[in-house]
Amino acid sequence: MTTGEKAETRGFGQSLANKTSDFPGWYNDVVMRAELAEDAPVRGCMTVRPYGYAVWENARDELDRRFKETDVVNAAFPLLIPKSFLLKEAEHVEGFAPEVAWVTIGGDEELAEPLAIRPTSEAIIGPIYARWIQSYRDLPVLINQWANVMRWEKRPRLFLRTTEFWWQEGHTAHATLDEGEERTLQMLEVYRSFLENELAIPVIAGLKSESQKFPGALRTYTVEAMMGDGKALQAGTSHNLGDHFARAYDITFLDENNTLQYAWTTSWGMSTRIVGAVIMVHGDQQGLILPPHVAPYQVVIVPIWRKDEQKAEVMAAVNRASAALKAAGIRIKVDATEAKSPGWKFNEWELKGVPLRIELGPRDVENNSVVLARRDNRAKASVSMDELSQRVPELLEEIQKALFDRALDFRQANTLHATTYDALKASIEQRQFVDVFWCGDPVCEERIKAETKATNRCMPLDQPGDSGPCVLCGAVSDKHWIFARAY
RNA sequence: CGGGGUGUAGCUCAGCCCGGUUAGAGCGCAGCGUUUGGGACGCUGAAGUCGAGUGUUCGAAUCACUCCACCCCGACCA
Repeated sequence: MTTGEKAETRGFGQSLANKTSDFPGWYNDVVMRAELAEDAPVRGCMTVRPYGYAVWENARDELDRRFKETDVVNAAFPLLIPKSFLLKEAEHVEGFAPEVAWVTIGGDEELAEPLAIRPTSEAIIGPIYARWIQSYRDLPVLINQWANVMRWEKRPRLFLRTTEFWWQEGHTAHATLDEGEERTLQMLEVYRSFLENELAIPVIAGLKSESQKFPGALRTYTVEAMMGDGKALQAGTSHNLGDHFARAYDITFLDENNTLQYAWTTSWGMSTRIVGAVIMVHGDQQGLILPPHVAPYQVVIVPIWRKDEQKAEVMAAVNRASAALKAAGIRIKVDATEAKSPGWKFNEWELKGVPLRIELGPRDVENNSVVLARRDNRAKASVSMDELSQRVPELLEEIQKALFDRALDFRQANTLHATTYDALKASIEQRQFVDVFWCGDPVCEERIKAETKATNRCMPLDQPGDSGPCVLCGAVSDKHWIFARAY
């Protein structure tokens, strides 16, 4: 795409943006209505209610499976980190100090040393690894933790930036820098594959600039996604920590030559933020659209009848359909309550994003069939009861793929290569991703941010290999970078 | 921490500018009846210390002052 025009924004991002010019407003509204979030302030601890958490749980199981395929094991580390531990890595403490919550009283006595509620666990895992690792034979250490962490952000946003959030954080230690780099990229690829295949969210894998990297890291890699309004969201990060944390926490080992060396560490994390990403990438004016792979319910069955004598035969058919689909491994919900009309249920389950709905009434019983209604394109089709357990899994995969393709088309239609600063500014105003040559000078980066509110998202790993003048200062660069407004 | 805004029924809000009987609507909730293939309808009913305090006044949801809470926008950030 080479013009400054913005392709049509999909879904409720656009319609409500027109009303309020305020993306988070509609986002909150939809989330609330879908009962994904607590009515209480996001500051509170219960930031994820059962339905939203169920999406996270399905995602978590799949991610955990992928971690284990790369020989990572799970462990659990302390919630509270002594202040002195946190102070050991200068950049790290500087980066996190403003957002740490502190425990200063235990029982009814003031603590001699304040304890930080972990904002991330490098500072507690470092000292522990220092004790565990003595020899090159102890390496690599490949550990992941599923945990909640707390960051006292100045401005919380539902799912995207809650004070308390759930995530996984992997922490590895290696004998060489190269091995650490390899692991860092390996986990980035796990994230990319997971996001694209399970959440149907296309991402750009890339390297963060110096100003955007994790505090204390040597290098930070990221997977960046485009939301339904064109803004960017960092969906996961993988950090090569070099030997910075090993030096800060004395993580040393004796190598084959009996020489004392610092270990090389990495860390990588993905959080409940991805639930927000799913909502904002796929949602439309009817509410959520959940990718079948992580939807808490993949199929909802709505029985329909008028007279009592119809009820028995309809419910018998519903039970047969339900049993067949359960046997096929489908996550299914039968909404047989009589308090609400079928029309009400249609709307309700669409709001909650169930990918596929089965309508089953007297007409269908007569034809030995059911009506399948897709959430993504709202198409309805009648399918024979006999083909149901074969057709539904196929259809779910079709929906999964359609969601990914739609999101990818949208991102590509809203990504512009800009060769002039004016073109960059215009495109940012249109809420697009802008691909530019950037010289690498933080001064240029900072000026772009100050003047356009766009941040440097990443240098995509996939580079065309050409070169050109820096979009701002004109110095020749052979690196493409993505700039965009971001959450 | 700066800038804006809002607090009235379970929810969303009207009423306030210009003070005046028992403070309203829609949704939701309860009961009865008719309904049910895209958020059904009728009738009846329950439900509010008008965010808190102080003041002005014969009289305050309405005016003044103080406080509290929440929301939005910025800076910071997964």
